[in-house]
Amino acid sequence: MIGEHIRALRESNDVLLRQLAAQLEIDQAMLSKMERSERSFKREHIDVLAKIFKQPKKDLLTMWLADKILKTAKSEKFTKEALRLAIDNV
Amino acid sequence: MIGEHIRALRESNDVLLRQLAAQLEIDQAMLSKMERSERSFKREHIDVLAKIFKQPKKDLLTMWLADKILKTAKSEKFTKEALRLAIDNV
DNA sequence: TTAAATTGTCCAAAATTTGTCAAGTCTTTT
DNA sequence: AAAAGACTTGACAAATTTTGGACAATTTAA
Repeated sequence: MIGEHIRALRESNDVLLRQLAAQLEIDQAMLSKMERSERSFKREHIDVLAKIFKQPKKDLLTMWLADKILKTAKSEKFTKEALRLAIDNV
Repeated sequence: MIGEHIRALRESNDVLLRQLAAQLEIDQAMLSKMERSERSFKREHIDVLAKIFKQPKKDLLTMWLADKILKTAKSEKFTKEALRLAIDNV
């Protein structure tokens, strides 16, 4: 989710994987995986990305967190119910 | 959340920490912490607890998962937004 | 006082996450 | 056809985090 979004931003700005990876100070193989949701972005990456692509930090952060949440929740049954219950208890 | 619930069940059934801990095969100090949400129940504990207290497994499991979710989400900003977004992407 | 529960701390084991690399595909150039 | 550029893949080691459990010392309440 955040991955696809970053990829879209990167491509529409004609930035190469290798270039963005350099800005994030990570290996390009890693970024490739991150964009395809095989690995996760770090919290700090989000700030950098928001700056680079001039996106509202809130949006990226929300997506990033939603991914994180789904990762922990999705392996279990009753995910939706649990998410709803979680919202009620924030 | 699941902790308080288990505690309520335990007390209303007049079961001692030490007794329930024995049934779960864990240290009583650990169960004490679990009921106060200082530690987490294991997934397997939920099945045992549902049996012991004759509760629908689904309810306990949902609470347990909601706790797990909140644990990963609650440290960040925009938790609610992220939870909503997560629901939309299940 | 005794029983019940809580607290604090430490440790080991397990699980997750990270990084790196070499090799692989695919597409475009020359 | 060969080369070059962009990206992907898988495997593996290293690092970090999370977790669980033990136990002693306290606190709380009957």
